[in-house]
Amino acid sequence: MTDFASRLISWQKIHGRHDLPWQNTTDPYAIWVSEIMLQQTQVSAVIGYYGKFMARFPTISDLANATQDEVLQHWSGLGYYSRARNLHHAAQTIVDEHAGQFPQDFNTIQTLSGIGRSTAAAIASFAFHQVQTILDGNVKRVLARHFAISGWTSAPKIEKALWQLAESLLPQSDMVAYTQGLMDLGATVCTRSKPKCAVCPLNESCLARQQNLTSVLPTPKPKKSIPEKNTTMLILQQGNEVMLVKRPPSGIWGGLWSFPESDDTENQDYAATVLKQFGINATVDAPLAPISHVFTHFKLHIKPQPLTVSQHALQAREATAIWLTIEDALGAAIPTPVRNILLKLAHDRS
DNA sequence: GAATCGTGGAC
DNA sequence: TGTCCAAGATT
Repeated sequence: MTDFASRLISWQKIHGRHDLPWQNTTDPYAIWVSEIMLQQTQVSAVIGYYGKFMARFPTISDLANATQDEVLQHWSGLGYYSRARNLHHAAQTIVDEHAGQFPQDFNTIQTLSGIGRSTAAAIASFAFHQVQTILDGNVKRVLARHFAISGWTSAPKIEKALWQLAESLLPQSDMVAYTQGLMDLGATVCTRSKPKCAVCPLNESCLARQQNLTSVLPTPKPKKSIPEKNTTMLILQQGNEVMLVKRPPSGIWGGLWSFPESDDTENQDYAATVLKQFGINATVDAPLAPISHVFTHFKLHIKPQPLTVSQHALQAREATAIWLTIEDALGAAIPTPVRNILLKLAHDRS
């Protein structure tokens, strides 16, 4: 076994994390769900979602038989909603093509939607004790520092080298502690800023530490300015109910329920827009305070525009539109800015 | 290869 | 405040 692996394994068993909700199980489904939720997402953000998701969808079959809408309800606020859609779809694939049993073959695991090489390796090592390496943000940072590799770690050329390096370090046993050790070291010791090198089990052989490069490695991602977009969200209200429309199945907030939107132009007659688009007569109320919502690749300026429906319109013309009480809307599959607007409406009413 | 896809923690 | 980026995958 490499010195790298043996030191990491010994360290993990004593100083690593052992009590996260998705640990201490070999159920591939429980591990799979956690790995998907944790993609590009910190542990602290996942904790509040994982237990509820597993309570509602305790088995692959339960997930496969659920509606996409209910799966998205349990993902609402967590972001990257294609993860939930892919998870749901993959559960149906497992039922249809793998007799409901999570596949053990490493290549077969990767054919499931939403599971790439790193996630497949995490599942294979945790659930089946297979010798496969993960390569997530934690591991990239640890390797870039320990072996003093410069260049953005997600650049294809660098990433390919990191995969080979990660493979060369694998032990032939103790894969659970090793894989968890890679994650734990990156998350708790070899952190992005102010790494705790004094307590690192790999500090003696770390090239970045020897060369005083820990603050400049890994090389940051090339900066790029993001565009800004504007939209007006039309908040149709009738009594205690609001109207939501289902967003297209792909793209931002795909498959989620949101307010209908209007181009954000000057002096827009929103009542006319609503009448034309939905066949509903409404009067324009005072606008709410604008919201700025920052995504990874653009910034969205939202103007929430309430309207009061002036005649019975519970039956919206659009098939994808529904009317819900604010309370029920808060329980629906909605994106975060919509949730925040609904919370403000509820607060203003009380 | 570059874009797309969310949200919140940390500083 | 803005900036970086996290148990990445897909197109």
